[in-house]
Amino acid sequence: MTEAASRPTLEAVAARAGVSRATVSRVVNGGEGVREPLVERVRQAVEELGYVPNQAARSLVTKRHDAVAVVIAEPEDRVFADPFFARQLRGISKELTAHDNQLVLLLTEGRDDHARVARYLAGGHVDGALVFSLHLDDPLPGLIQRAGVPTVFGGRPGWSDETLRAPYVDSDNRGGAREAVRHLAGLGRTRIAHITGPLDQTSAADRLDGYRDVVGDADPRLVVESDFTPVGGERAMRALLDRVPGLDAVFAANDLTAAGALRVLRERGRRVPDDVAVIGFDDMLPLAEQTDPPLTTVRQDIEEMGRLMARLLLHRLDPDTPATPDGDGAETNASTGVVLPTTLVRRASA
Amino acid sequence: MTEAASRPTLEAVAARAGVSRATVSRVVNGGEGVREPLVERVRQAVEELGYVPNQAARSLVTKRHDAVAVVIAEPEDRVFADPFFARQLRGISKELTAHDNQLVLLLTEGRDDHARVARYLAGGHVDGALVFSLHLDDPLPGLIQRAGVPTVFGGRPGWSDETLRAPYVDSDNRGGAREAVRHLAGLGRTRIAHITGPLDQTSAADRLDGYRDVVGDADPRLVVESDFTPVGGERAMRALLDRVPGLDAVFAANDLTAAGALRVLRERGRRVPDDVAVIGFDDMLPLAEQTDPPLTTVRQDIEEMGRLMARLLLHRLDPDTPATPDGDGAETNASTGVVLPTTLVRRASA
DNA sequence: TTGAAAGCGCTAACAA
DNA sequence: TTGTTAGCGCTTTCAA
Repeated sequence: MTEAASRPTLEAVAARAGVSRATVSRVVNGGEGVREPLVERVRQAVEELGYVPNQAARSLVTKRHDAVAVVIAEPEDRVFADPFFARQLRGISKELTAHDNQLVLLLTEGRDDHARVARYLAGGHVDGALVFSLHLDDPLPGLIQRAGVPTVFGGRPGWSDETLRAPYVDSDNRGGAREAVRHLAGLGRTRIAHITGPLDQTSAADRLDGYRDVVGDADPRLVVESDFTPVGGERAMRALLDRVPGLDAVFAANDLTAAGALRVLRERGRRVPDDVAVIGFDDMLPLAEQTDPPLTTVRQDIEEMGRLMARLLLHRLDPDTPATPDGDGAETNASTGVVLPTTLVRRASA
Repeated sequence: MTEAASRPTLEAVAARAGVSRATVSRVVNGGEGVREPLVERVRQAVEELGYVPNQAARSLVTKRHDAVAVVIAEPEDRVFADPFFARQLRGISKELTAHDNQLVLLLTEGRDDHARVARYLAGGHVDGALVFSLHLDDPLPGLIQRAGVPTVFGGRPGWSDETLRAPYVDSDNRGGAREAVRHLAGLGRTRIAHITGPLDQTSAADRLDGYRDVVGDADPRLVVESDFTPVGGERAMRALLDRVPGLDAVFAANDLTAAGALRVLRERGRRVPDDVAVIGFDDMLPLAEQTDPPLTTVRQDIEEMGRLMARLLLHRLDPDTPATPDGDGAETNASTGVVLPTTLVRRASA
């Protein structure tokens, strides 16, 4: 129904080359310990027959799949409004491809899918998993750990449970936030507000911590919790302006939020950056370049995060694979987490 | 190295339930023709042992993988600047999941990867493929067809070669463009310009055709080829304004381009929509809502496209699966193409 | 260095 | 309705 003419087997290649199946197998898998003339003959036969190994048969005996699952939990609209995952996927894909691994994508829509994913992973279909989970209370990571599949997480996991210590890759959310707020302070701003993301996400919580690292225990009215959306940003900005009319800077937890804030500031007649300086986070393009004025923001190297996650996982699966690239500035501790540096991108808003 | 304690096999379950492997197999695969008490006993054993079938062993004999490859050719930055693929993937994933199929993601970076993808598909690792290819001259689709894997394309394939007739899913680019331009004409605009996309992509070519369907052979200076980017849109808009200062409407081939055009219009002191009405294509959010003024545009149901692609493919793989949903307005001809309707979303720019 | 042979865990005739 | 058995295509001891 699905496969037309059956493909040639090892047997066929062996017959054609006049050798045993074992010899063909050796050649196909690297040719160690086979004399040159034979290698050549086998290669030729493989070529002529267009032989491609049957992965199922191979997996059956090796118990290896050369496949890795990428689990993206709850891809709400918010998630897809931003090319974040696409970029990570690209990084992951590049690294996996370079090491001949396949990428099995598992998207979950709410809790119903969790059992399905857990079962799949427990089923030993893949050698490992790369997991993105956004919320603190997400049960999926726990399920996955229990499934016993080697896993690397994307983003610092939020659980407090020490037994669930797991390797992860994240950007330096706290450091990036710190740099942004310091920049604002360096501009002479003294009443710096912060619009947070949903604080049940570690990225949002870490950015808030970075903000606090710099401003200390500033006026609590300068911090408003929001939700990473433009509309949320507008609402938060209005609240801030009502509470602290004299504020002179805003650090928004992401660019979408910053865009909303910018609109409200314009609507209220504040000039940016003259009256109020604004900094976002993500360097989400094209948005960040196209706000009015163009947004100063904290850039994270999303693709590299993906690449690194894959690299870490492959290293766990096969220690011959190098765990990290040669000195790219990442703070590395492969058994727990790897934190990638961020950079402040200066445009016109601050 | 990757799997710790070996998982229970059919054999083990059979022993525990006191039946033969065949019986367990039957129960696991639906339980047809097995008497109730036995079914129950087997279920129990499966439960107690935590048995999960070994997919490799199963594939080896069934020649089925219950897996579908999704091939995304050349994901340039442009592609990831927009949540298009993420949305399609979600639609595909939902449909595949509903039919217990896995999604193997194959991203290609340039030509080097084509051979790799072709080999993978030819290798019979998956039952079918869903392929996105953007450019007319892309050799990948040809390679894939030759690999003999059942395939459904995303977007109307651009090749003229009739032998490569293949099923595809696309939005009604031409019809959507027609509706947009008609809307502009209905507003009383008489000098309607069009900023095209890269014309080696069928979506761009089709939108241009739709424009021509309405304006006929209007002043050729009103059409400028661009590249789907904001910067390209700016450049195109400047050229248009220089050539035809009196134009009173612009239909941009996508929202990114429209955003660029909007900026140039503002910079040149034209009021939108009073002096010049502008319509985009895609309804890319949040961009389309956040331009100034918010963009009137043509929306396509991206997620549904993905879902439909998967449905079509699954139907080819197993005719029991319904090919199309019950009357959702799609123009259906499953052996060639399915074209999904678009809708005009009115905001403030036209 | 090469080959023979024993499975990997499962499904699908076929027989009982 | 249930069990027996013969492979699916490959890797991997073990002997030669």
